[in-house]
Amino acid sequence: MAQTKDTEKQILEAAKQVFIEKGFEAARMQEIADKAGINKALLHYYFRSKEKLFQQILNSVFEKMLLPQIFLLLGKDLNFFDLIRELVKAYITVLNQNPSLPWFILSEINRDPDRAKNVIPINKMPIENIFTLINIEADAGNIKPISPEQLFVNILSLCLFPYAAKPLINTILFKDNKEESDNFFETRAAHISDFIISSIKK
Amino acid sequence: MAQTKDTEKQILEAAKQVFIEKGFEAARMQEIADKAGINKALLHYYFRSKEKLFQQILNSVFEKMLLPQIFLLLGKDLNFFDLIRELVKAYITVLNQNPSLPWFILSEINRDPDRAKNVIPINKMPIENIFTLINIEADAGNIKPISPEQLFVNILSLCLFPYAAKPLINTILFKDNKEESDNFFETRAAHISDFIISSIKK
DNA sequence: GTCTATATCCAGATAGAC
DNA sequence: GTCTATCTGGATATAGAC
Repeated sequence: MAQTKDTEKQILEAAKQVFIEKGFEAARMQEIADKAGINKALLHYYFRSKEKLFQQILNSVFEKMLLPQIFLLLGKDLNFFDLIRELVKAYITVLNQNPSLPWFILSEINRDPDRAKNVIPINKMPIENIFTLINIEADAGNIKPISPEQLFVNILSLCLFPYAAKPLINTILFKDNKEESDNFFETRAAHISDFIISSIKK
Repeated sequence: MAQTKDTEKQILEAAKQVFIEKGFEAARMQEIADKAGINKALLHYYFRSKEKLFQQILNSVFEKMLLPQIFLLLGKDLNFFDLIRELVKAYITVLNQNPSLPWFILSEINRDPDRAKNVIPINKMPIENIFTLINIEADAGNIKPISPEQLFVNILSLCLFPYAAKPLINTILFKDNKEESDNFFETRAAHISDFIISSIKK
């Protein structure tokens, strides 16, 4: 019964969950099939191989994660500090909904850097715009002089790392107390913004 | 020819390299055997299973990474800002020598949190001491009031994340230009210290 | 302790009926 | 398009000779 589109969707959704949670190596086609409510053979019918299926997931995740509302925000003509606030808030919101994304991305980049590189939509990323913006602010004397690359990496680090290390943080810092952990991650966005701005403000 | 100790050492060294580079799932006993200059059977003779061998590696890595010279530094009676500088410098030095460590740790923590937790020497970590120290500084008015947990995670994030994301950073930021990348990572320690201190200083 | 050869297991992939 | 049954390859693990 030709419900192609529907089955395909279910497979992609299931695959996304499993791949993100387990990573490529540990992910099992059987588990994906189970989660999609079909059998293994059908996975291969639709996507030929585990590798091909994975590529699709990787692709969509990169597009979604690395190009969040950045463009939207850049177009809004906010002042620099508000831009940082909004950017961080947007990121953390997505991450609170998908806490295992950072680990997945890091994981796959390290597993096969070349493949990942081909998938990254570098050309679509407004990196240069952001760097220019930072330099303008510094030249105008609105912020302390700072390397745009370092600042950029700092922001990414502060946003992404805690999620990639979530199990570790929960254990070491909060002795697996859920309430304390939730509170930490809920207040994280505001904290990061303050931390960054406080550092670069003149 | 009973060279037990020597063979064991070579296996552990080889296993460490392979596990850290590939992670548990992707690591191959064959590769470990090759690197140790022996054959697969001998691996099992010494460690019974891949799992058991891995545990040993995980254990030693955690001990080494999570308890760097922290104690040494805490005992030195430095002022707070210098303590941060020294701590960051110590960390980054280790990381520049073992750039794939952060990814390995994160990776295994996410793969099997419970197992990793058992391996983490939580009780040995001077977390409480550090938190107390931060609170004292804040109360004394030497730094701005700040959540010790957030500050602690910030420092870890700024130090560890760039290494876990190294291939990504090299591609996106430096278009795989080695010189620029090296320069970035060499100046990282100093930058991080400045960034943190600048943020918490009154 | 160390090796070669082999057993066992398991996951990805295919064949072929419906 | 979907299924069951099967093949195949590769990786861990063991047996047994030296």
